[in-house]
Amino acid sequence: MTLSPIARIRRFNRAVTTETGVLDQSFLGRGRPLGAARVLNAIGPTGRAVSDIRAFLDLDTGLLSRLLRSLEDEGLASVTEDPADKRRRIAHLTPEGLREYAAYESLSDTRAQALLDRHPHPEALLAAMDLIASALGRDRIEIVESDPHSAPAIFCLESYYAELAARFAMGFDPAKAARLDSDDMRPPRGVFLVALSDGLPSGCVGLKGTDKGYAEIKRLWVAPSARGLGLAKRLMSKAESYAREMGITTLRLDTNSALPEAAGLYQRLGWSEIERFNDDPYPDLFFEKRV
Amino acid sequence: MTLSPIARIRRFNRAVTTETGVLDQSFLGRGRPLGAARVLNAIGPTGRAVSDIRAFLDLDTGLLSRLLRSLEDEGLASVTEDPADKRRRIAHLTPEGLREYAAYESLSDTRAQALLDRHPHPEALLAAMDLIASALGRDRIEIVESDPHSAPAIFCLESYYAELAARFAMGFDPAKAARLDSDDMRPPRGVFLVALSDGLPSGCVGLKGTDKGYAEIKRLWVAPSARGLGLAKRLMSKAESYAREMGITTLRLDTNSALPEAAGLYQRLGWSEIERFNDDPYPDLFFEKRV
DNA sequence: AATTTCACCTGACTAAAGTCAGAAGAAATA
DNA sequence: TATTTCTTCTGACTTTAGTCAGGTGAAATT
Repeated sequence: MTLSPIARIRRFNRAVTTETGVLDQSFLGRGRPLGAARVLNAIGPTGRAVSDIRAFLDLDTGLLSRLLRSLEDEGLASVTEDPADKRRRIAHLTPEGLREYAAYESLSDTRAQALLDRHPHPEALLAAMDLIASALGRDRIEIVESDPHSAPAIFCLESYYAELAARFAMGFDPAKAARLDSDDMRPPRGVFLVALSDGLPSGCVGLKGTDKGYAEIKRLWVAPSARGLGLAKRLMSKAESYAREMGITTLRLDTNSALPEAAGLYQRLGWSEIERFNDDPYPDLFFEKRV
Repeated sequence: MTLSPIARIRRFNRAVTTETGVLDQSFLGRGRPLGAARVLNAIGPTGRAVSDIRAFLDLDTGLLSRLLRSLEDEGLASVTEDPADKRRRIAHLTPEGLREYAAYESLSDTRAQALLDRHPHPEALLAAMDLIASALGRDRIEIVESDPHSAPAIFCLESYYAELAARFAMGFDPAKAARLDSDDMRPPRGVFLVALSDGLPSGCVGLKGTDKGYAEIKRLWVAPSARGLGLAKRLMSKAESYAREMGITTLRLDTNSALPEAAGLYQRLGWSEIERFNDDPYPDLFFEKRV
């Protein structure tokens, strides 16, 4: 008996479907149809545009409208018009709505916590979930412009530094690396891009403006759970198009031979190796590309 | 930004829910409500008892009855009475029903295959799925009596041998291990138990009858994806209760110090170390327990 | 043999989900 | 300015899902 990959995926689907079924049942326990509960959860604590909810839950406009009315009747939500565009409307939760929202959150969080608590290797379980979520969500990974000091950017950069520290024989100390002025990676001089996979920061790249006639690509990183999905290539090509828009014609970057997959990627993407162009202690490989 | 375990699980849930939503949509594309499609899939190519389907899908008797009628009206299924008990009825698929069944299978298999094909490490993805399915399904793991030559038993035994070969410094050759007569692990002399987690063989143990006044526990194994869920303990306790029913009062087993978690388990379960009682080349630790 | 239990069915519902055709107000475009 | 396009709403549906109270044979129990 060899168990086919397809059979294993089927088993996974069955287990997960059962689990969500149980959760839905517990949601019903709060005395509200699932549709209304889903809308309440989609509104969220910060409020959300009606059109946004519709796209997210893939609901008919009539159906959503009625579900919002039912939440309003319950005193859980209120819908107000968007001052910027009076056609659009924004749904918010009332204080009672926030309480109900928290109650739903706690139902699912309790289940999640119980799953973690009784598992012998919670970290392995979470890593497996990240891997699957990234594989399933690869088409939904979006690359967004992000301030280098924003929370998702910092999350990526810290993961990146930690990985360099683990992979470089001499370790890696961000303080010793070439100083990086955040302003160089903010418009109009440059840009910092973060890849978000269902909200999880899963990769980043910086385009750093200089005064030397070229711009640099810095801090290219892809989360382990998202590797192999072509994300590095997408990040690079997006950074390049930003450069083109800014009128930059030459790009440079440096890397280290301890990261062979990076050098391989640059070559595949049309970069050429050049002589050392800075005195940063960590890199030992240097590339250039005209865009 | 540290991403909390709960947030990671939420992201996983979102990804998986989206995926199943897409699959359900594609199922609807075959022009049949989901309920009917689910029943059709539950019947399966071999047919299935109506009560069984009801328990499996958790459906009301009236609802299932009507869904079966609708499948009959479409010419996809037929329900006949169970000759052994004329109250019970068994649903079968007609040739057209089998075709529809295959069409649904292929819809989900195609998605599954596409996921595998475009992933850089399919085996890692599958291992992650196994891990999660086992964690979610731990309460549903059932231990069944199984012939030592049945497919699930052979799957377990081969996995077990492969693992011993990897963990023993001198390797492991099943041919050199003590001869094991399958009849000794079949009733009435003994029993072979397999743990099934949603259909995946995830562990096994053999109770081997001898003519020396004791029975032996052999081939205790738990799949990596199911470790830490207390399965070994459940297998052992079930084997012991079989022994008790058979009137056996003394159990023995042998193991190897290269498997420290096994020896630890035996001690926790009340086994006492004894002198070597056989001349099998592989074991170097011997235990006994009175039941 | 009488009764109780079981498996399944039908009829008669209710509730939830989803569809579709307007309509009204606002913004974008010609 | 006229028109077209958006966004959302309401009313009038249909379909699907789910519930519940009998009822009919058949098997199990007393």
